[in-house]
Amino acid sequence: MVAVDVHEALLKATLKLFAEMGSRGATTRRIAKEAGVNEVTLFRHFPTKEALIHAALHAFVEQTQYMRLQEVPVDPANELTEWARDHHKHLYKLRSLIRTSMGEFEEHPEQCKQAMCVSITINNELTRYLADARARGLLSADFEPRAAAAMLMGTLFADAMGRDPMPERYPYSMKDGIDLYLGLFLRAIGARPVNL
Amino acid sequence: MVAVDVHEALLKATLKLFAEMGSRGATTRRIAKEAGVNEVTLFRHFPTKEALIHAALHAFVEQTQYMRLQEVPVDPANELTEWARDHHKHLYKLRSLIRTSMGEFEEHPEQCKQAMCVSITINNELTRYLADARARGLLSADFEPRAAAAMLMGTLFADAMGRDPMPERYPYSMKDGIDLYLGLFLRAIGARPVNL
DNA sequence: CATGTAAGCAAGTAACCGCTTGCTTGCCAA
DNA sequence: TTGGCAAGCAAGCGGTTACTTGCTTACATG
Repeated sequence: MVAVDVHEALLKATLKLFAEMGSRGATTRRIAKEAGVNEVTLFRHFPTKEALIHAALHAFVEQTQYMRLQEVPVDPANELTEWARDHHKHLYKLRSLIRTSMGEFEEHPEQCKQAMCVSITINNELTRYLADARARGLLSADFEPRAAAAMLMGTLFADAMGRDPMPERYPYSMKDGIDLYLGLFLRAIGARPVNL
Repeated sequence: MVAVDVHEALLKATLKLFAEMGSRGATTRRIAKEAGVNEVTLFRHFPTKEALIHAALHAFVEQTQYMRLQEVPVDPANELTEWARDHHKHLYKLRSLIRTSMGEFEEHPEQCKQAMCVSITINNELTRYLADARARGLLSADFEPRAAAAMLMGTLFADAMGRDPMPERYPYSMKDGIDLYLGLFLRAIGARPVNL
């Protein structure tokens, strides 16, 4: 095992344990054990636990890739449906990391914002897409793109975060749920419904 | 100070510190100090720290009261707008407690569910209201009440949770935001817009 | 063979954790 | 005045925390 491998193993273990039990629960002993590395080695690679967590979140944000929306909107109903499915899958996969990061906002606001910056980028892109689509006459309703983006992303976000703590609130499958949300959303923004 | 006061002071302090730094950060020493009570007294009232947190969440859920929707829907546009404003205010006030509880779902799922049960009740009531309003012909669109409820509540939830970690995503005021969301939502469910 | 470098290991630091013990203080009712 | 009860206080329990020190092992390059 070469240095870079140990480094990456530490970052990966940190991200996993952080998502599972937050920065207080992700102790240096647990991280080292999870990474299969001596605890002393951890402190040779990172000066403090705080720096390690920061680096782990930074590396994660860097390598994250998400589905892009078309530069030029053509068929909003289909394009948004496909995008929503992908975005929801992304959120659901990262649900524990997102929940933990948000849960630590009071104590570590900058760390929380670091993890959330991806969603700001995505939000901006969706807002731009919706504004474009409306400007091109593909959407007939009068609406604020930023609010519509917040609405769609908020719906998907709440579903992905709440699905396992509150299964009663989400009795339908993810796929069905997203279809139902999009039916409502497309009507709200005045899009022609999906043509099969 | 009589016994019952100490008891309540402990519950209140526990809830506050739990919301601020989670169950790991809310140490018995800190809770006792916040309540203005000796740490030993804490253990005379509650057998374990876990029991104390449980009791604090339980007492909180018990005393929580929220705005009810009309038994019989009459004017969905106005009734839902007023309800949404109140619900958002409620969520925003409790945002740190909600974020922390959700952040600890992986470690303490039952404790998280305990805190979330209020929102299940509210969700059921909104679903019932939407189904009723549609059955009475007040809403013209064809939609699934449960999905529509999830959409409105999810939008308000994401706004209340994300407003301070991600101010870039919510440039408008709460009031304006809710009005914009409701404009979209009412169109989605086929309600007559608000008459001033 | 010599040297530097990255890792392991055992041990120890001071501080904090949940929780307990023993004893004292103050108040309220009989 | 006496008894009981709720609280305070000082101290301590074993365990864990982030982080450090000193020393050893293994390997890769000259």
